[in-house]
Amino acid sequence: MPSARVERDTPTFIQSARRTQLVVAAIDTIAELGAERASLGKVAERAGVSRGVIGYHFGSRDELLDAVIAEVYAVGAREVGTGVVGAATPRDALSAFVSGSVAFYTKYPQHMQSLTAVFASGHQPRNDRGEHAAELLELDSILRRGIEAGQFRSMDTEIMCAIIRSILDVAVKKVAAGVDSELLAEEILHSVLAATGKADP
Amino acid sequence: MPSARVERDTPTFIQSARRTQLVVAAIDTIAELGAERASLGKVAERAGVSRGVIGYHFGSRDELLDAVIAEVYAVGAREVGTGVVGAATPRDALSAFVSGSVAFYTKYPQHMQSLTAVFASGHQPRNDRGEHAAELLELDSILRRGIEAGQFRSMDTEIMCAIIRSILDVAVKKVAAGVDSELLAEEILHSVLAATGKADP
Amino acid sequence: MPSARVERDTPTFIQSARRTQLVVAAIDTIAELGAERASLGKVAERAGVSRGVIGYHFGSRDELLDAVIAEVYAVGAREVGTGVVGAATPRDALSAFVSGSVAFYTKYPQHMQSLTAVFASGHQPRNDRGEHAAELLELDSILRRGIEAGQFRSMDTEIMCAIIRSILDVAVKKVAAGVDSELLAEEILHSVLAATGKADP
Amino acid sequence: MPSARVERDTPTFIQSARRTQLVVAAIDTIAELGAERASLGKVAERAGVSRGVIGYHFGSRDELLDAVIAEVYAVGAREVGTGVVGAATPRDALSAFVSGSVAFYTKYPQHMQSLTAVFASGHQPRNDRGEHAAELLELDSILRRGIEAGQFRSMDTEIMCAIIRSILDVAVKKVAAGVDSELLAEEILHSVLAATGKADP
DNA sequence: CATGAATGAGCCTTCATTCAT
DNA sequence: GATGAATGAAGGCTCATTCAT
Repeated sequence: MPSARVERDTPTFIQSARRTQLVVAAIDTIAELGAERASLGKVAERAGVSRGVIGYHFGSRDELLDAVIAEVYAVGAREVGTGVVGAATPRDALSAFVSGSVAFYTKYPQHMQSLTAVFASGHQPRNDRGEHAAELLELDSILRRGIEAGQFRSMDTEIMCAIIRSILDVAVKKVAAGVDSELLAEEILHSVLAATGKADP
Repeated sequence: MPSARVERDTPTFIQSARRTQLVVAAIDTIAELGAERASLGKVAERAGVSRGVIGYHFGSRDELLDAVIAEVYAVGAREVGTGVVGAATPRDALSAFVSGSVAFYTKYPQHMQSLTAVFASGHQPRNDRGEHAAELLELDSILRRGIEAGQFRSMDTEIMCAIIRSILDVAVKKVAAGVDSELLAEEILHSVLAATGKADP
Repeated sequence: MPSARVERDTPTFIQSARRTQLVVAAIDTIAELGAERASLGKVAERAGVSRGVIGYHFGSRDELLDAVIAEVYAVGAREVGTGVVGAATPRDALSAFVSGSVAFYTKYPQHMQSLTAVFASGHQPRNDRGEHAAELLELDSILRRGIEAGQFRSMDTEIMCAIIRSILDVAVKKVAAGVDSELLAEEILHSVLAATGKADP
Repeated sequence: MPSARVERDTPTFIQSARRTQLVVAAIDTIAELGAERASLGKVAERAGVSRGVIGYHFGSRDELLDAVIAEVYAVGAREVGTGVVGAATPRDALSAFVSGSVAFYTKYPQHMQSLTAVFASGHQPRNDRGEHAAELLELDSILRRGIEAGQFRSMDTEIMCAIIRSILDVAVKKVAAGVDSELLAEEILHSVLAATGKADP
């Protein structure tokens, strides 16, 4: 037995709690210092635990980063998803997606910042249970339905997905920089709707 | 500083050549591995020289990164600038800026990728001779003139600058991913013009 | 600091043991090679541990040197102090100081050699809890009291402190060179007493 | 031919000039920064020449240090020697030696400082043409003659030589620290004469 | 004679990882 | 479950030395 990474079917409550605590500490540290500068030592220090704990609960640094990604996607999906699901039309869904995203960044300023930093650092998630793809597909699906419904112009949805995501990245940075959230949401929503809309000048 | 970076008034030809060679190697390495993973050793290896050479021509890693930044800005300004300067109206200038940028990314796929990576890594340029600010101001100036001229809608130009930059970042990534350049330019130009244009329902 | 130096209130026994072991190894290495040539690698090698250990127990090289200084002062104060405190007159105190110092160098040949080397290397102690100053003041105080009591001649005590310290440095070197300790103590004590005494030829 | 260290019987004038210039630059640099921190690059910079020159005129760093030692001994012998030679009695000779030494340190503040630093750094002179020994022997000879003549007390001359040298080291440091030269000479001379003189209670 | 260029070794530091308790 | 201890690799930097020109 090479010692003991935890990998049970039913994680103990304390395990779960520790993991969450560590993931949150990791998110905060990464948001503050960037992914590469967020050493395990600093994360442990912020969590107020010893360095070994991370090795115990997560087998390696990469797994911790995977957990960070999963956590951000989970919270993001919860925060953004509800509005999207309840939308009547694709356009409303897109609006909900954008507004919800900005609201998410405002409510959890470190989460998306941290996620961006992790991906920017070149980390390749291993446990990828398709969250990223899933979310992208959702946005893609909204666009496709909107085009079909005649609410959006004809476009390359893959590129447009990337554009929308990129525009939302602006919100991540600006929220962190303290820019007013409402103004931000307004400008970004306008831009996204304009970019996808059929309007012709 | 003894073995310190060269700082003559008229740099020798060989100096300039080596520096350029090293900067190019750095750009390629950073574009491929990211700024943090691009160690001086890897850069030197790619350039086919020993590790010490970098320390000789550039005093430190930071100065190498500064040189990378300067190089990218220099090439970028050359590639993008001409079209912008010759534009008749703010709208044309914006079009030229966007199209020129995408063309620049296509012609030098690693340059902007590398620049983005350097900034994402948290590097703070020291020799900042204001290139970055200058370029941002240029975009900001285009927007302001366009608004004044009634070609663009009223907007927060600071946020819109960030949005446009962010949209262009999509081009950087997609070009690297091999997406067709023309299609890319088209979608991005459309998005930018729509985002800045006067709404027309 | 993640893997940083330990800084608990109650250092574990093993910590204290390792630290002591490393400090001793450092003292020996410095005494043998000089402060600058005593790299952390060589110290670790002499201690029979890996290089990283020093980084673990001491945050940096400077802190290791500080610990060396503290150790030498601690041992020195213990060895020399008792005799000085029990002295009846300033002259006796000075004698005790000199004799005790030589005895100290004889008993711990590397300690003072190492300390001298550290200071000669230009190291500036950070944790300086005033030991150095304290010790100098003590010598200065002995001289002042002796002058006042009429046992010593009138003199510039600051310069004389330096002279006495410098004469004692001879003992450090000669002890290391294997000169007979008694003879050494005798000559040095004579010199110091003569230099401070009122006797006129 | 492995290229070219100069080693002629009759050195060119320009060679000699360059060598002196470099040695002086080395002395100043070492006095200011210490022997280990005085890299060849810094010495060359202070001399206003390129780095390669040192390698050309001196084969290696060690030879440069040897030249520094030789230069200091040469100047020192010139400055101190005359007074000593002309002294009538051993006591006068010792006085002249001490006073001359302090004067030497005052006139050339960096020379002896540099020499001390070189030896403290652990440098072992290779070209030792016996200057050091010669000078020590001279002091030793003065002491022996003085004892024989009944001017000095009976003593271990080897140890006393070291003590006197060590006392003079105080002058080197204090002169560099800006202490008044006259006061210094007075205290030091008194100490040396007292240490060597016949006790007179 | 002199220079700039290049090299490679060595140093200090940081860090992810492993392990015994 | 959790901790402190230890390791070894890698990175950036300095520097003495060598060499072609």
